[in-house]
Amino acid sequence: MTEPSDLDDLTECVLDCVAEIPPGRVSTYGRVAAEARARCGRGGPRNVGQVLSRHGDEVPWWRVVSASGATALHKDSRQLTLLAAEGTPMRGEARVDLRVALHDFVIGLGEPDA
DNA sequence: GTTATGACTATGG
DNA sequence: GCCATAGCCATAA
Repeated sequence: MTEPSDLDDLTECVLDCVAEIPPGRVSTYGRVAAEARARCGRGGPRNVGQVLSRHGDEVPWWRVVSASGATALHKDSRQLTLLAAEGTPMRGEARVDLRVALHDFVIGLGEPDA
């Protein structure tokens, strides 16, 4: 158990999914949302961002990008810098190459109970 | 209980 | 490839 239980199930699942993303790779909000939903049965693409904004300081939020491969947000320059520093394959200047950088989640095989 | 907001996605033009 | 609209889920007021 290493479950802090300080956060809600949804928050735990989202943070866990983002934390599983290896360096040099990225994932999309929809992908993380789908994984989190497969584990807790809750959550949506919007909730991922909401959780990250609340507890994004505990997880590599910069490894999460929009479905278009574009850095989603308010701190795009910061995220791009971090991604580039990790060696993430990028396309253009403000876009990540999802073809190569997109991390492959295994829906339903993450943590159904354990 | 309803309305408004949010680091989104999918589809259509 | 880009813009506009619709849909979705959870939280806060």
